[in-house]
Amino acid sequence: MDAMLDTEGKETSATHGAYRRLRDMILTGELPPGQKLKIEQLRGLLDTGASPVREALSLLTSDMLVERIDQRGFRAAPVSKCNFEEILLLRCNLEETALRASIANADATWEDRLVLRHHHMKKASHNGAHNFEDAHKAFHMALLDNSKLPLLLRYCSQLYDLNIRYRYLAAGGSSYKKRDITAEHQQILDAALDHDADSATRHLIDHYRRTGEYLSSQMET
Amino acid sequence: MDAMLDTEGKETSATHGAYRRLRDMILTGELPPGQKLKIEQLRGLLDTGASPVREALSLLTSDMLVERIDQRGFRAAPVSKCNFEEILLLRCNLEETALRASIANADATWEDRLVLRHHHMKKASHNGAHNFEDAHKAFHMALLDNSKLPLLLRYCSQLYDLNIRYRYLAAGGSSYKKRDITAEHQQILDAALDHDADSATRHLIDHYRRTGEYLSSQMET
DNA sequence: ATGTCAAATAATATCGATATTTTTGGAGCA
DNA sequence: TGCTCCAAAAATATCGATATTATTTGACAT
Repeated sequence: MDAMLDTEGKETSATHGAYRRLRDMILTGELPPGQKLKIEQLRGLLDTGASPVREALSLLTSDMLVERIDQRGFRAAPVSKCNFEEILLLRCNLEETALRASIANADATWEDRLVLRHHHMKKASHNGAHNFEDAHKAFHMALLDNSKLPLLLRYCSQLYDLNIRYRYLAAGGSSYKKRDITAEHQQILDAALDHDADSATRHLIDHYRRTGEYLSSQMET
Repeated sequence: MDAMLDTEGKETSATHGAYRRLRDMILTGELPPGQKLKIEQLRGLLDTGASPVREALSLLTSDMLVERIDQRGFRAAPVSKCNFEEILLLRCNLEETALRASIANADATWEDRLVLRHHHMKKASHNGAHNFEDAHKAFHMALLDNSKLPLLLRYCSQLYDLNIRYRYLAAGGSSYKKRDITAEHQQILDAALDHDADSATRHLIDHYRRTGEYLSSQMET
């Protein structure tokens, strides 16, 4: 009755919208680790009711981006070197499993999808930053999603997001040293298109370990 | 003001209580897979307000025990042989990682904890069923929790719960063929106490694969 | 009979307000 | 000065009611 001023219906439910926006703010560090998340404050920020905010925070709790403290409300999940290293370990383990399964199921439509995602990612790397993050994730998930293992993909996606957060925190989001990430991605793609599981996983894991070491070195003890 | 008739304060918040009870009902099959979960109906069952019910359902969504459908409410997550097999696969992978890390960190207090949990489980196996389930999970999680990898433990716990559900569905909860589960547990325990990671993981995975095959054979295509 | 559409019904999503609990800020006392 | 305890303030958790959205029902036309 009141709103609907949006020129385009972009979000279905208020809850989902709040979820997406809060998630974004936590991933980018706009809401820093450990910060108390007061309902009223967020209600103002997102201008919506308390119920959608609460529900969004509940969902984020299960993504491990928000912690619920007894009866004392919510806070953005804290970070630590320990936590970062666990994320890296699990990603290497789970993504290897997923990538091998993906390659085992390889077919032409998957290869097409991969090539497309890779192309879009390259194109986006010339443009805006946030845009690139989305395309980067889409490429990495496309590598894995032919495994047809939804639980595994969900975990990979969650861990990817948790990791992204450390990138933003360590470097304001952009430093993300352009190293030779482009070449690394190309190697992974080529190996995947060749159905060479060993080479693809080796390159993928090297890719993670390398950025992992870089970020780890940036972190205080 | 009204309630607080409970002889003992057993649950802190209404939300948490609703979460636990709904989770239980889904795991045991009291709320069967695919069933529509109407707020009003649950509000009656748990006699609490709509907000705690909604929040509990949100949390269960992220445990993958409940699905949220667009703007059409919630339903108990469906089951399938495929889903079961994925759970089995991931459990074998993740629990091996966790168990090896646990053993690598082995110390006396962990060994004591293990022995205790194992003892309690054996004792509970003579008594009530639901009691045993809790003790069984506690033993299995104790095997893993010395890994000190909280994310990994969380995933293992989630997958354990998803699996328990198939046990209840396949066999009304008790058939759980007493096979030689006791001996299997003993072998795992002994290997862990010996710090023999290879033997422990082999026994653990065999344990899962064996019950997995049994349950798989029980399922319709 | 059958398919379509509109009104009625039911269920969800959201809001505003209240009750409970935690935290804060002193006032009184050792 | 430092500590305990109590009152005031703030924040959370929960409730009841409303608006919104899906589903069903039944009348009408084909």
